[in-house]
Amino acid sequence: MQPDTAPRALAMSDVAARAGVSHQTVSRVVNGHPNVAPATRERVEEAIRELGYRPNTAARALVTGSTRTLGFVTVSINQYGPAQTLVGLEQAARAAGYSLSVTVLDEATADEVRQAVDRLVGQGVDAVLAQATYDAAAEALHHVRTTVPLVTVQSGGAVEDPAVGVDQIAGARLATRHLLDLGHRTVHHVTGPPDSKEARDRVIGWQAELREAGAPVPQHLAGDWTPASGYAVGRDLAARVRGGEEITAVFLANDQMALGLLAAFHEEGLDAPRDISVVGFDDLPEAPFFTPPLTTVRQDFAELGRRAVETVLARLRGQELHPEPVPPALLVRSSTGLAPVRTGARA
Amino acid sequence: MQPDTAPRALAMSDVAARAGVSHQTVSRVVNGHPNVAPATRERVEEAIRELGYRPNTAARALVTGSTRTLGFVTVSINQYGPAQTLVGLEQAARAAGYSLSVTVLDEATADEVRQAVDRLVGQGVDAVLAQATYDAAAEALHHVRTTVPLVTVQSGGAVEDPAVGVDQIAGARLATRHLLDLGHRTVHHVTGPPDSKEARDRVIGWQAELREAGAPVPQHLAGDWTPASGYAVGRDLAARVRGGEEITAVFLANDQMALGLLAAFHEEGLDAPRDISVVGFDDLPEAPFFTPPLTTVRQDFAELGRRAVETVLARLRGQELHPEPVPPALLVRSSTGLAPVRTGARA
DNA sequence: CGGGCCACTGTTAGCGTTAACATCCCGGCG
DNA sequence: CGCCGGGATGTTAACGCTAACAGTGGCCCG
Repeated sequence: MQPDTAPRALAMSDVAARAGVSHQTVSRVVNGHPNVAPATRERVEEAIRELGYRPNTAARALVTGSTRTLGFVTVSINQYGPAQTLVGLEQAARAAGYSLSVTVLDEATADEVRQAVDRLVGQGVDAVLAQATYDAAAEALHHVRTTVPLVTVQSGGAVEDPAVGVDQIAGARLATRHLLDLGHRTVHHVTGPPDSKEARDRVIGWQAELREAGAPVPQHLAGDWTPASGYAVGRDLAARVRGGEEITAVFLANDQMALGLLAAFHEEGLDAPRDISVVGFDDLPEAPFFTPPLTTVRQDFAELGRRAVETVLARLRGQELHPEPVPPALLVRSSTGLAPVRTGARA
Repeated sequence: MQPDTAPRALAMSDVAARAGVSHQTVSRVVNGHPNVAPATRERVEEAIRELGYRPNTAARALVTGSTRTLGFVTVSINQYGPAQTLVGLEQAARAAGYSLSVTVLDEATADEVRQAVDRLVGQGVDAVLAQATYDAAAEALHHVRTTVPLVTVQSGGAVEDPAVGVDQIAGARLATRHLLDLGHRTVHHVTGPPDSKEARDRVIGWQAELREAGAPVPQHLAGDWTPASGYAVGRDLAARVRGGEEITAVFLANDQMALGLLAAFHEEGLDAPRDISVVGFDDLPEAPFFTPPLTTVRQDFAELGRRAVETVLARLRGQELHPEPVPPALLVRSSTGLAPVRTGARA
């Protein structure tokens, strides 16, 4: 019977012994330093392979001061956008040799944000990426004093802060122009929650495009990202249409609200694109299967992740990078069509 | 001018010096050991507060051998289920004082899974949780020999393995029985991809319920989770209905496919619940806003996360836990209704 | 032919923490 | 009144790694 002692994970010294070199030489091989004789390197690598050795990250982190881990704090990952941001980020981080430690906030309050960043820093991440779509969170972020770089993803805020995001304004302009090009006299807009920077940017883009086209700027309609709010606005709008108002085009700040609005209109016997043209934002995987397939604006999350990681790694090297916003793209499907011929409607 | 040396993060010894004790006493306070005089403890705690000291996790991990980090490998986080699983997991892990290191697979191949687990282990996680809905991934998982506990979340597989999941079979039975109770003679089923254990379980539950009710078991219809596949099946089915076949109830393995099917039927002038009753699975946030609002089955992801973390922590303590599957719940909305009166249809 | 440089390798000293052991002092009890 | 036990604290030694420095040859060049 073997004493069966705890099989203490192997260390560099074990590899060193096996290869007949010092542990430092093993370290050099592991870290790809030059000035190791090819024969030695080969011998060490073989020993590593045979033993199945893997360097201990804790020990390495202790001496180098870097864990090669990025922290990510996010909200409402059950929304498509934030979830995709996570995916894009993780891939980019992995490609850069970093791993991602994720924290998802229960609520987007200043306090929670602070705590989350704190926890991450305490945990030893090299930098933190934060997705703070809501003002309270974004605000909190600006007051966080960390020992590590912090970059903000997909959430505007104070200009001095390093932030990377998709160009929401451009996206909204794209959507609005598309509708205008189709001959609609103006475009109505259903917003996201007012405390969301992204939502406000979409409002800005929509207004700007309208003004430049010399089109009237109707009162925006308040939504909150949920299909329910889209539905509510939809009922309202449908009633107004029935009352004879000329409302022919709606741009909604996300696809989910578009879904709700479509449902409400449908209930009233009003359908897109015949009676109304509808554009969403996000390009949900479901969007092509709405009734009708939804014209929408797509954000490139993989690219977003790449730029975010790039920016944060630059800061780690002491450089200050201010990446351009990622351009979005318009996807035309069947929920938009030519404006109906004006009939001078009056019920 | 101060030399302005790198401000080396403070260590226990700094706190110790300030409080006039040894660093070991600080360690004892930090770790809540007994046998520290209240007065001393107070003094140390104050020093910690004043200095803003935080223990270095790398050093701690080095000596204790535990990073208090759980690894999570997942696929397709852009699907609602997996995304919610992540959320549930993170919250449960956090509540238990662990942080979550996430990896999202680009593809669910055996190789990728192995690599991901490997990466996580190499990174020093205390245990890994894996969400392997697809067989290739699940299969790979069973052959992974790790030095750390591995528990599988929301993915069946070999029985001997510790796994935690929602009871898919029960969920499918719930959906099927609901339709049967409504008077439908039988229920058709649109499946998920055949290499998904969850999808197969839903088929099993559906068949079982049908058989027990003495209802005919129609050929299942192949889908792949996407709205597109639901749409395709929907077109087929609608044609068959138009051809006079008695098809009045469909249970789909997820909500997205239900959306597609609903769209296809609608195109054919067939609407739920009048012409057809439809049940989905997942309860997407959008589901209440489908046309019509979708009856579906909800899984409790928070509970799932809790049990998964519980199980993995138990294994860390050397216990073997085999948690019960989490029970799902049926949500009745408006896409289901009483079976139409039989008319002996023949176009 | 000798000095010096360079490529290669080894030795030593931490990094900040916890564990194990040593020490001190006080009070209770024989 | 001295000894013993135990609570409170300090001291020392790892944990596994990298960085800095110290050797050791061989080769080139003067």
